[in-house]
Amino acid sequence: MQKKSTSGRTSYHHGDLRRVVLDTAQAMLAEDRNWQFTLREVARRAGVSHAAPYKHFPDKASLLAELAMLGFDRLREVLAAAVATHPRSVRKAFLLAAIAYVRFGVEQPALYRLMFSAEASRGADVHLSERALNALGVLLELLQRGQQEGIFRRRPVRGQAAACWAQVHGLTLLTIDGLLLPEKVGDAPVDAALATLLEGLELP
Amino acid sequence: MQKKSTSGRTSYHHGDLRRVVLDTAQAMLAEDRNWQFTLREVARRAGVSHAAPYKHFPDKASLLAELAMLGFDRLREVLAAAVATHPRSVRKAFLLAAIAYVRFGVEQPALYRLMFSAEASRGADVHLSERALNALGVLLELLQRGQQEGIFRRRPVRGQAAACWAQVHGLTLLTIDGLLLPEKVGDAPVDAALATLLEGLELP
DNA sequence: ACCTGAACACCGTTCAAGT
DNA sequence: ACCTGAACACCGTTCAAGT
Repeated sequence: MQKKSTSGRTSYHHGDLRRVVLDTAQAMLAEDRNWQFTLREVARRAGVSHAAPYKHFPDKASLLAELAMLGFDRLREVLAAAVATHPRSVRKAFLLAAIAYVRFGVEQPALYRLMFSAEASRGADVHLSERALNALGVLLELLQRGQQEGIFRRRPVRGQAAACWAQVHGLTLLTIDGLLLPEKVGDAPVDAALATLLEGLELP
Repeated sequence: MQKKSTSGRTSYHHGDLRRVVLDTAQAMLAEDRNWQFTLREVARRAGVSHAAPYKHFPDKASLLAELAMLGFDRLREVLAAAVATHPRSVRKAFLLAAIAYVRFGVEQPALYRLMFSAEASRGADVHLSERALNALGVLLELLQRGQQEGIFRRRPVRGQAAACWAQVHGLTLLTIDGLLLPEKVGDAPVDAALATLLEGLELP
């Protein structure tokens, strides 16, 4: 996709190392379901010395924070796309967004874990939780629409949003950790849990 | 509470190092909200060489797994105690158990995170998720009772249990990470989220 | 039987020195 | 202006050697 380190003829100032580091890290996060983030390993794969990244990121935590922000941006896109497929029905849009959320995390566990890691928050300026909230804005709008259309209970939206976020966040992590076994029968726990969530939101 | 390392006259075989290591680790987890678990630091504080713990635990992951199991046992006790305070009302018992769950995690974030850490699961024999499920048995019984008493919807209990676990798990972690801001007004998001959960369980 | 000390391979981080 | 190499303090893990 971009300059290969092995063919790094052009200049030993290696184009735009900052971007290369980010791309490399993202690739490694995507490839290995549970890889322990290592600055040196990223540098190695990017084909630079282990000290080079420090010219572009003050420390490891800052890099993690940046990756987390990019992750939240992608999550927002995923949610928005899911909602866009059902512009008519708030109910369907909501359910699809919730499923898309869980799938996002389950498909990229290493990234999802990183997004909520203590180290990433430590490295972040205030903007990290802002991005997280931004990603969840999609769900918030859906809740508001649902209330206006009279299909969701009229409750403070912030509380409902907390319930939704906690539910999908919890489902994502429990699934990643393999703690939500389908057990005997084949009723996916995620679907069942989301159904319960919806029943808590919808008017009887 | 037990033998101090500094006064370790008695025998340089230091009593029961296995227990001392576990106690020391638990104390450190309880004291520092977000401390990065370090075998060497535990050994240091326990007053033994950094190699000594290896005589009692095959590796770091095993120690983490053991601590996680103890954590789940304590969680089960906390939940059971909460339920016991309201033997009459399933609804109240359920709500109090949920609150107790979140409080458990919020009061000991380092321990709670550890209980669900990838490293702890890696170090565990199969029994770890079993203990986790065991802790949740308390909630499961409540759901069954609620269904029998006709106050909860009749749905597959496993699905409802998944919804409950995901909700409290998510709330706990989001609270720990400081992502559930009370914002302006003083309506605690946790209470609101739990109310929504209950409405999803209860019959209209 | 139980613990220590040195050793190894790995990290994150820094800094003089290279181009 | 951007990168490298050696260096430092830290880890997890192992193993011969001590009591």
